[in-house]
Amino acid sequence: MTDLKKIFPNFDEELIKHLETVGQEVEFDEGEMMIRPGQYFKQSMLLLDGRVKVYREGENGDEFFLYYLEPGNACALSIICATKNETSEIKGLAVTPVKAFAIPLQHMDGLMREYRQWYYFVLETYRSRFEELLQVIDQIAFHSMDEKLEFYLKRQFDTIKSKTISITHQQIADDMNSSREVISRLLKKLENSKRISISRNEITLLSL
Amino acid sequence: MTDLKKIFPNFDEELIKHLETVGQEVEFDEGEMMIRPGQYFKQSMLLLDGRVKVYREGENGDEFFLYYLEPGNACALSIICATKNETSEIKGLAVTPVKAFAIPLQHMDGLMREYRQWYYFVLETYRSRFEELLQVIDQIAFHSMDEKLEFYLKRQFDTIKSKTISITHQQIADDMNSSREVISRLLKKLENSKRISISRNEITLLSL
DNA sequence: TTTCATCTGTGATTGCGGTCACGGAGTTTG
DNA sequence: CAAACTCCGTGACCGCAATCACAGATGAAA
Repeated sequence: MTDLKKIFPNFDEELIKHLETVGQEVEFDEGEMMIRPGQYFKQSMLLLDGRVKVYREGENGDEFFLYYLEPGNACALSIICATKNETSEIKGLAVTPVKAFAIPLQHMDGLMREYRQWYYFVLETYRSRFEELLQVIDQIAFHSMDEKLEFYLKRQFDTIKSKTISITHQQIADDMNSSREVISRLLKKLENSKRISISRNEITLLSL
Repeated sequence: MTDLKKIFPNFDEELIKHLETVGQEVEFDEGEMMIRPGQYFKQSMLLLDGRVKVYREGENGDEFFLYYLEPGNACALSIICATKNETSEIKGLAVTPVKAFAIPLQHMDGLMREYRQWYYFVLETYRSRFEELLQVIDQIAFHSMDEKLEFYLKRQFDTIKSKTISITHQQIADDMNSSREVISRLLKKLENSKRISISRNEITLLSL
């Protein structure tokens, strides 16, 4: 018995059964690269436990943080690309130990046709990721560095669900495709205005 | 008899028939706003003729060009949002007279279940728009203004399918959320390097 | 053809963010 | 404890892009 039922409580018995017969649980270590640029998807992934950081990869090894995948999410790209056997220029990094449920792509068709719930789920997955990308575009198209940083921090606090995140200034700079000094200065400004407090490897939220 | 068959040649007879019984052709004038921010989608749109410019709308009326919709495309958002009755912060402008085929949202379910072609089409629509958004993110996350401008111009030439586009520097600046002077200067540089030529209201491609 | 609106070119200035250079603070390792 | 590493703070500098201020060009309207 897998965790599917627990993590996807609105999937009904039948769908769960079907999933369990065609797919299987897989695990990844913390720090493992689950999705790498240029790779073909051979299966769709439903996230059961842990957290996956999804990046866009630039031409010269730059990266740009897009969003987190969390339990109950599916990797939108894995669903779509799987159905078309396409590659992607996306990077998915397990930032914690991860349990996922893998569904070989040849079963997507049947699932789509037999379970309305399933394609609702797929569409909703896509829709929400699409919205998230649009918000990312908002930030980098319309906002300045300090606003982008706030947006970034909010998303971190939100998904980690904690007042304190463990991260270095350099990592933030990498995620945002900026530089450490700039981030440091802006963080300092946020600290001065009593909105966060900073210590080595850690940022804690005061008020946003 | 609609143009559906012509524009979507790989939909089979049955699906076309079904579509024609549940939906209908609609038209929009050039310059008409087909999708406005905050609006609920009541139907899905398949584009039959014309061109639609899709923007992301910023908080203070800024806009940012995302992509064109062309005949054979569907508005990805209209499909997804339609199924969930969500709003969107997206703007869709008919830049030519437009013919489209509108499908009331209550028929999406049936279509999804009965026609594998249909959900393939929906997924593929979504996937390609997703990829397009990722490319847009690439540009604004990793590239400088002159590179972004080139990318923008290429997309214009590609979709208009002509060596000459009719556009003012101000419009480009608006689409890219930049300013006219900056665009003018960069265009001049491109002209000096013999890659484009400029005349009033027009840019023609020499070599990219 | 004169007038007027729109579009384009170009200098001057400013500010944000990226880069360089360095020093200091905090942790880990031998 | 000392050495080595990682992380953080800060000044100096620079370049790109936004803004301001005009002037000239082009085309439509009167």
